[in-house]
Amino acid sequence: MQVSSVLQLRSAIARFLKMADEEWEMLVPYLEERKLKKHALFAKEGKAAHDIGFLLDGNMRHFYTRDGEEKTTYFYFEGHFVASYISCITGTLSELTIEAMSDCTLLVFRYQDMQELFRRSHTWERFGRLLAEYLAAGLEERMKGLLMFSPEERYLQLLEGNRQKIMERIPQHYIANYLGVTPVSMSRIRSRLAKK
Amino acid sequence: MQVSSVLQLRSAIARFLKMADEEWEMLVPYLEERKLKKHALFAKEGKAAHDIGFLLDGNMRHFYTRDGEEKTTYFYFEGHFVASYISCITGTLSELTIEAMSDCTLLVFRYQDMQELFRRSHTWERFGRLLAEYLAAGLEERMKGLLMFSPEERYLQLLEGNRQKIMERIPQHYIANYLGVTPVSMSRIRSRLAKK
DNA sequence: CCGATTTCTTATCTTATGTTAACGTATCGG
DNA sequence: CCGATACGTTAACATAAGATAAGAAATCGG
Repeated sequence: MQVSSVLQLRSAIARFLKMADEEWEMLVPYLEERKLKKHALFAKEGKAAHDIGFLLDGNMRHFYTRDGEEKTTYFYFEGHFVASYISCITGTLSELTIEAMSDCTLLVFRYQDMQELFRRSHTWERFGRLLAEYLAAGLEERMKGLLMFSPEERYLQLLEGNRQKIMERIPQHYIANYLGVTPVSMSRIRSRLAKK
Repeated sequence: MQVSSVLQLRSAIARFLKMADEEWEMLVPYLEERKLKKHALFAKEGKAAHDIGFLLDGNMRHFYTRDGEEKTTYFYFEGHFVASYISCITGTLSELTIEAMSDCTLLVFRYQDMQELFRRSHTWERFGRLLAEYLAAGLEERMKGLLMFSPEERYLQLLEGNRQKIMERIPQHYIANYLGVTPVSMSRIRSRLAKK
């Protein structure tokens, strides 16, 4: 496991809260580096999820399935956490599948070990709170977009927003799922906008 | 302030975690009972939100505004927490307005005081984490519904689910907003379903 | 390098939704 | 009690979206 990888994780955590060395070192023994080939799975629908990943390199997507069709609703990029979080925190079976869209490298720890840190350390408990709050704020923003804006507006927001990575690196039919429309419909939106 | 009200809040908190008397009593001095008349506001778009409410009686809604139109996206009932949570945790101005749909009674405390409890008590910090996780799980479920199901399916889920209160007590044009369609469209969905 | 697969666009047809307006009913406030 | 407002349904029209299919272009894998 590379030192620089561990530092990258520490710096991501520091975006939530500063932490003394001894607090930080509580996590280190639990870290494991994992490489996933393109199309390999990090979590699978119907199985309990146990792991939290920190994506060092590559990108991933998560999807639900319905009538055999995959509905991709989120993308993960380097420097961010990857998990079937709801399955971890509720202990229920995952409804999500998380798949590597390219060869990926992650630092992985088990949510169970994280919970142990929550118990032992007020600081880590606080980190858990801040992470969940960050997640909730993101979901709320997303939900607001789905309820308040048309597919065309959501598409434009994706273009203009700080989500450029999504547009650049993700196949369009996945983005269509993300926006809540069919790939065909999204193609029409694009051609409508191109004429303006 | 009634003893029974405070007990009701304690029991709601106990659904997240058990707490010793001395922990619990840290919160009590900060509690204030507040009554809101129908149509009174608990939070207002463009103002920073500071308060967390616990709804003892009545029901409330929250909405965003767009082009002068209100888009109602959530309902609150007795026994649940009410807040422009994102504004509280991020310190940003609220994009939400929260309005009493009937005369309401709440127990209110300031998020700032809650944060003080987070600092002073690992147990309260844990409560904060569990609350945020609960919020995130609910939002994720909601988002999944919006992305995966048609308006008609979402309407049926509302009928069948454990959200009966919404159907019984909320005017239909608010429910239409909640489902992400216009009131006219929801009326059509109802008449289609009635014919089956 | 080449065949197979994936990705994206375009077209056609059907259906659902948004918009606006009209109408009847229910509710609210004085 | 009555007038005003709010609420729900229905209709008519224009627009957008879903489903399906076909074909071109790009990418993948051996």
